[in-house]
Amino acid sequence: MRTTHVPVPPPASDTEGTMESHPAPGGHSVRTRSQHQRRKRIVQAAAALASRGGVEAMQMRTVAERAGVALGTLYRYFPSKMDLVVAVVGEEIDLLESSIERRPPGAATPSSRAVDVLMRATRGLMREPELADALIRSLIMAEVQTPFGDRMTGLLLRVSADGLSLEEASEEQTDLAGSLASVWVQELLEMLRGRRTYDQIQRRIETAAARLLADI
Amino acid sequence: MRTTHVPVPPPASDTEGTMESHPAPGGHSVRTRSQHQRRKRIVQAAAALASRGGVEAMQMRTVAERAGVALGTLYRYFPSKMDLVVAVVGEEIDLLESSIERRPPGAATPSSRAVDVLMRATRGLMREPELADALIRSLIMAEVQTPFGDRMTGLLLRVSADGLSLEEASEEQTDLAGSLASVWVQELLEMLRGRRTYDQIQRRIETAAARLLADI
DNA sequence: CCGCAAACTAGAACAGATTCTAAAAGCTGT
DNA sequence: ACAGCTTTTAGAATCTGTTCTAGTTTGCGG
Repeated sequence: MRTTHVPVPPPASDTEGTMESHPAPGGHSVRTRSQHQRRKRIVQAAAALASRGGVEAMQMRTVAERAGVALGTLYRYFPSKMDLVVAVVGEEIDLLESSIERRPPGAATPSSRAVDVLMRATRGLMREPELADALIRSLIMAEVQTPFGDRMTGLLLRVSADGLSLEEASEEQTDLAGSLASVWVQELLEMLRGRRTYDQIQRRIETAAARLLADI
Repeated sequence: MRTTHVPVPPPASDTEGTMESHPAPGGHSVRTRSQHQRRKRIVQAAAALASRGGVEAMQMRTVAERAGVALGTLYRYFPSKMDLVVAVVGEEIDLLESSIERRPPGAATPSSRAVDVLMRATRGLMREPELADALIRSLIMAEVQTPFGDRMTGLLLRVSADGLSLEEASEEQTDLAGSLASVWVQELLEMLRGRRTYDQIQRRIETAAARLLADI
């Protein structure tokens, strides 16, 4: 076994449990500033590499080198490559969320607001196809629980069901938003495989959203 | 680069293009009988190993050994581990299809017939969690186009829209069936991650199917 | 300033997928 | 039976994720 919940006491790894990403004022062993910086350097190096040649280019040795840390240290911060990818994705989602906040979808119906958000995310990802490919795939594969789906679902609920959060929503509402997120993820995958165009995705998402979020 | 459309002329690999799996009377360079048998032995060995310890246990060296072929030969038939997994999955879907044929879903509404099929598939996969895990994940990751989603979509159309095939269905019908298949795949993944129970999946699939296939 | 535990580093070691090579085996047409 | 071709084979070699080791550096309580 490998990627298993090891009880290591090292630098507080965010992106776990029920999420949280930023410098997050957790409550536990908040390490030194230099550690935060090291972590940041690592994630940046990883993202930079991934945005070039995808996951393949994001080799652990290379990341460590570019980030100026030893391989062992890299593994101390991120027990597996997947964990690193998850962290990179976290940043991307942060970006999307703040973008939504800055310019919230203004459409009239819940479903069109949801479509708006999803297509905005799609365009964002399309801008760096290599990175997108790397991230999406890796996340789907992740053994560990990734906040990806949940964050996306929460985002959808928020924009479609008038500011509802994941906790306040009814089970059915969560199910429906989650389903739409699923459809989106799969469409994204198909696009990365070269089997969908942007327009096709939009059509499918619109169709699905119209039905799933009809009376949400 | 690696898993790239290499122009190798070796044994006709099925599970490509628009699908086909069985001994299939394609039309191209059908190699000798011994090659079919070799191929079959490989896939069997792979499936056997995967149903034990998942993809991890399905190591290329081991597969080659058990199938009684050289490693090089294995790679000649299946250019990458993923391709091998795709082949194994093909067999599983065949099983599901013939099961459906033997005992077609009898429910009254299109959506409940679809739910019936999906949950039957779910149970089938749950029986061999290791294999299921290996297969689903690998398929999603596959660089190559896998017939998985399409076959599932076709199956759904067939049982829900009164025997419609992928070709005859309207674009919207295909979109809707495809979306339901997407939701199912994601739920399956969540289950494999230990985040869904059978009942939860059933509820979500029912909810999604009811809306997506309402008037199909 | 001292000493200790945790964090870090350089680099070797290991594991499994994939590739490469040289030689043996299998077929095909003559 | 033979030459010329492709397929197989055994095994070494390569590549990248991950682990391990030994030694160095850093942060901190005294």
